[in-house]
Amino acid sequence: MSDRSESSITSGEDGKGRIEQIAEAALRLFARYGYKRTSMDDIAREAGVARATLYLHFKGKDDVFRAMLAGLGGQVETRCREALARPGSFSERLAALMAAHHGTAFSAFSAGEHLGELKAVMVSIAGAELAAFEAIFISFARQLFEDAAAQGEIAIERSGLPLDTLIATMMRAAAGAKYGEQPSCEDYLLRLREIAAVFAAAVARDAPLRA
Amino acid sequence: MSDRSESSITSGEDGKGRIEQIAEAALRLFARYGYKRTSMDDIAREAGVARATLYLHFKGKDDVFRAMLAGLGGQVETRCREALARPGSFSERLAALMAAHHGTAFSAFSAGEHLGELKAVMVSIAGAELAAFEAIFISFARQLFEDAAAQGEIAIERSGLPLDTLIATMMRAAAGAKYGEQPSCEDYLLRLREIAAVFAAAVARDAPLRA
DNA sequence: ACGAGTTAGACGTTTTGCGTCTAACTAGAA
DNA sequence: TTCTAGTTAGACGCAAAACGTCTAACTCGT
Repeated sequence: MSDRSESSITSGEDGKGRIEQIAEAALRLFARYGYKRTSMDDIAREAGVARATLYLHFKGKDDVFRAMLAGLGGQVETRCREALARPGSFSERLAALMAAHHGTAFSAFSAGEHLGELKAVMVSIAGAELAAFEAIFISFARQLFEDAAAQGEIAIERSGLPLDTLIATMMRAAAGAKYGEQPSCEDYLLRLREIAAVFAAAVARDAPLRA
Repeated sequence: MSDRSESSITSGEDGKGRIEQIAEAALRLFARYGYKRTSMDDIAREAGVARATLYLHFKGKDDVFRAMLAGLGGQVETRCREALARPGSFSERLAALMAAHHGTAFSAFSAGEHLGELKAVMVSIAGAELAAFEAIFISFARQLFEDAAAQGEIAIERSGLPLDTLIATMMRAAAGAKYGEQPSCEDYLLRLREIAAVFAAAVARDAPLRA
């Protein structure tokens, strides 16, 4: 039960701290085998570390899982920032943001092989991290919509929904794209692009085609 | 402990007997997760069958594993036969035979992900099936060499080794191609082709390039 | 109604995994 | 050297999972 927040993620002894080293090993195993099939022994071996060391830094398996999720959250945030930094139309930027957010987790989890189980585990033992995960997307998406609206590129009110609802709807659509015929990673990214196109069209300034 | 050899592989109730159905489910799981991580529960669920049913047809997990191997052996035999039925030079036919034999198992086992563990399990609980596996290759390879020699296409004695030793050496070479930097399935098949080329050159009738 | 095959579920046993703990080892710092 | 922080192998007790067995009930085709 040593102090985890000491010598934490920010400290780099020889470039990578124990905690990240273990979290990354755990990510590889959870992605490949799922949560239940991965034992603490497996994680220790994958990380090249003694089993006892895991318990020096983490309270248990669920804690390792949370740390892994937090690490993944950091990655997602970075990718979202990069996606928005690049130029492009609103539609393109929205698609890039969705790919950065939803696609990162999807591809990290081995193209969704164990997504069902992992999602269930997240809900039960890592609700906070899961919420943070979604909060990242919401804040970036809101910023994107508001900037585009401020520059007159889009008109959010055209969608008939308040921004928060619009974003929440978009997230549900992205979540739905994972289910029903497990898609490959490329398929999933394509579906995300289609969703982005629809939502961009819904707020486009110029009138849409109408028969 | 019902009679397994009754209603065995050759019987096809509605096209596929329980035993094959279960063995195929087991193959999928062993390939994806390895032997240890796959439980009888998993196999039953994957096969869409009650757990008790497994024990109506098999003595235990090891028995399921053996049946799965036997099924795979049948597939390999078929593919070897097809490979030799096609026309081509000795070198090409040898390469095709090696791909059919070694490649089938390799690709079935998820590109060699769990090959180490599965091989260890084979040795410990399925020695007979493993031997049969290798015997298949030996008999086909011997036939290929002897036919080509009879038709004057190759001269086995040029290799300086008796045929049995030559084939055994070739099998060891193929086994070695799996290790050291886990290859992808295509890489592995390429390595096999290279090995076939070398062994074909070693028994080629015309004199090899010599500086 | 019969029987062969299957099923859910319970059972006792064995194995595995979890989380804790200890004594020993390794390095870098004082 | 000594001290300390971090690590390590291995043992421990407990809980959970998996194994293999068994039974009573169900579903068929005959």
